[in-house]
Amino acid sequence: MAPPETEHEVHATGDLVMALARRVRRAYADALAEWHVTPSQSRALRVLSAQAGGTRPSALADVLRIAPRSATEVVDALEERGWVGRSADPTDRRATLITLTPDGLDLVARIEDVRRDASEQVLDVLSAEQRRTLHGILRIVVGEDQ
Amino acid sequence: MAPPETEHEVHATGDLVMALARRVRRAYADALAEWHVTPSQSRALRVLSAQAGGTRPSALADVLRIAPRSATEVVDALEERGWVGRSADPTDRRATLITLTPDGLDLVARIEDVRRDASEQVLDVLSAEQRRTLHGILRIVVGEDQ
DNA sequence: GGGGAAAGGTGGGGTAACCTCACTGTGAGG
DNA sequence: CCTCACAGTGAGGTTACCCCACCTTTCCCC
Repeated sequence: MAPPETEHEVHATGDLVMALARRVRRAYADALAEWHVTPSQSRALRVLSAQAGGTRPSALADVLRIAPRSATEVVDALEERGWVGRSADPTDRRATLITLTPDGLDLVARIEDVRRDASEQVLDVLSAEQRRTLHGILRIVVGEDQ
Repeated sequence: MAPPETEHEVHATGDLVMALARRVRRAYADALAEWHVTPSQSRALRVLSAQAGGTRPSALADVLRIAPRSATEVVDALEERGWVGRSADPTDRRATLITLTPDGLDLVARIEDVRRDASEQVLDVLSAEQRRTLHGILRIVVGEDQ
């Protein structure tokens, strides 16, 4: 069913995905650098804003797929900038809850704009239909987790 | 022409690209770890194998989009493993030419296999036609450079 | 209800892969 | 021949991770 060149095609597709991701990442990073937000910080902020009402460092680590110890560092940095705060979890005194400050919420909104612009800039060589197709196929590939 | 939700779609597409790339990268890295080759080293080896007959560190840096100083380090690591060698450029005594050793060539071949397998593993939820479509669209987006 | 075992967070210390800056040796144009 | 640019690299810094050890709190089981 698959033509003989399929293997070569698959290989190159992986490369293309990487190349595109590199480009998107570069566009994000350039835009975020204006606010002195590192990519790692912006990822954490997005996760925190997606979860209503306090996130534990371990949960953050889980979503970001980093070690809990690394989550501590990211939160430290965000706290130092005044974008998040730590408070005790009332239901478990071992745990800490991270919440976005008003400044943090503000920043998240601006970051979302930047991200949207960056994506658009990279993808705007495509027609609306091609974008929809790409989106659909990517959803299938990425689909299974969360 | 574009529906109102287009902006949201574009945004999410950027995320999907990143998610997919992360997955492909993870699959590569896991596979390469077996041979104790880091992703950065494998990228360099690929570039070196693509250029016939000796590559300058500065040219390598250019293709990898890293600083020349960083190329030195990558080459150091590859040389230490016996995968590449340095020789003087006969046409310019300032310059150095990096060439793959037989061991290096061997490794590159095995890495290519690993990469192909990793891509396939990630993309094999798609039908042959979907893969072709994805490949085509990605080529359009990535298209212009090199 | 007391005594581990396990879980939550973090200090200490380490690494990979980048970076900039400064330096040396070489080439090339006026 | 003199300056200026370029090739490569030593020194030292940064970012974003890691693991191990540690302390506190909670859970579970007998």
